[in-house]
Amino acid sequence: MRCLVVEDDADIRADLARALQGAGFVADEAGDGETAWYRGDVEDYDAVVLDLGLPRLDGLSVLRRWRANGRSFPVIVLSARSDWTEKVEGIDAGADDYLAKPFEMGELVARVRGLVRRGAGRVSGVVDLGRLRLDTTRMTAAFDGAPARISPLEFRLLDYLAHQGGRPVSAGELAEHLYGAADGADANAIEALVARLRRKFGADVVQTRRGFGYLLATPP
Amino acid sequence: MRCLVVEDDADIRADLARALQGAGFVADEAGDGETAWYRGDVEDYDAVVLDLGLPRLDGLSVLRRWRANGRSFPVIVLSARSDWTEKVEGIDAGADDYLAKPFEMGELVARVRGLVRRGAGRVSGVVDLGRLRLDTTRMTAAFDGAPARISPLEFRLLDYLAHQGGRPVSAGELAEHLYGAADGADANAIEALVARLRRKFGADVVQTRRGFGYLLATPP
DNA sequence: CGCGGTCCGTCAGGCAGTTGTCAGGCGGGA
DNA sequence: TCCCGCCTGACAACTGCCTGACGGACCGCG
Repeated sequence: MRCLVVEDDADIRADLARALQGAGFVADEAGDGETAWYRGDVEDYDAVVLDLGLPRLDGLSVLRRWRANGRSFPVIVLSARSDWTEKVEGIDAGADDYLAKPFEMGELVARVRGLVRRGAGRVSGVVDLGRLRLDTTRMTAAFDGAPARISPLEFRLLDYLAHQGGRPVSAGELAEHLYGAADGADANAIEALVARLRRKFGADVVQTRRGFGYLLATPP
Repeated sequence: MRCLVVEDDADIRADLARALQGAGFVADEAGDGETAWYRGDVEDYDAVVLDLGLPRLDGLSVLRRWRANGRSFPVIVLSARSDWTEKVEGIDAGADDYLAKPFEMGELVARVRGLVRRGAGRVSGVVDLGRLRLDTTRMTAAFDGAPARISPLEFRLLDYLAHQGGRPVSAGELAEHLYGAADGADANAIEALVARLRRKFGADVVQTRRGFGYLLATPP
């Protein structure tokens, strides 16, 4: 899962990013409205945390421009004031959730997770993949009912695929969502990762559509 | 376990904090309603002791705001008067327990412990961890039935993990709950603590999920 | 006051799980 | 048959975690 943190205060921004990374997200950061708008328009995020008080271009305008351009990622709006008029404006502008500062990090993470989950049409944080089962809230996995050893990166790959509802996802897109925006990491790293998953959990966990990408075996 | 003590009288507040610390809690303090509200909104507490007569923002309002923002930690309300109308208001506002001043420190501590316990879905104050058994009321431990020597910090670490229901907890989060609010204390301190526990009670008491955190061996 | 004891944070060294890279192999489609 | 995309085993680097040792802080005791 890749998300964008938009917040002008560098300390708070770093806190937010760290908290989300701790929850298994890849977090990009933006400190002003224009970079935020650009990143959100160019990159492909699974969620955005958006502060309203921003230099150069305020948060609500950023949000409106994204929505006008058809960007549909879930956005959670932060505001310094617990002012309900701002909440209404935020929702009007296309926000999916609203959180007044100050807030607790755990709460924010929980809400972001909830948004991502709902965006994928899921209700619970548990993903069923046949013999394998992921608990995205508790960050645990079970294979045939027994707790399974799974590495953080493997977990995130499966989690991301599970959000794509059977759509084949290219190695490039996977890399983009598993690593940061920065590097065009070798597609082979993804291939190796998939190979390791198949070795652990059977060849069927991840299927290949030659020329299109990877997808999850749909649970029967 | 981390708790917040909200009380305007500095002496009483210090007494409360000391008593709770003696019972193994980490106690943060707040002297007026606004700081209280802020702390409770930003930090992650396992319990709150809340006096009603506060400067700047009265206790009931603080409590209502927390609840309106979805903060669900257990709150025990203190009041100067043994007035039953206040009790009703308190419970209405989302309090979990109510204590009229003057009260016994021991009684308060016992109730707070009870609330934390119930919050974790436990009934008794005894936690069973296989060969190791914790008595959270008396802060004692038994290993294979025999009384065991366990340090306060070790005890609190196990107690906290036991509250997390098998979820892996990162060293950072552990530090946050074992020490006070501010610091991102060295993760190595937690590692050392875990190492000491394993030396005393066997390598299995605490398990490691590389990249995720620590968790307790689930009792069979 | 000095002494031993316990508790616990810090440090440095080391091990092992994780992950990127490489080279070679396999197979489907043109 | 050739090409290209994908698979796989091996390997090396990295990083997270473990551990033993050390010393400071604190406490009870003689």
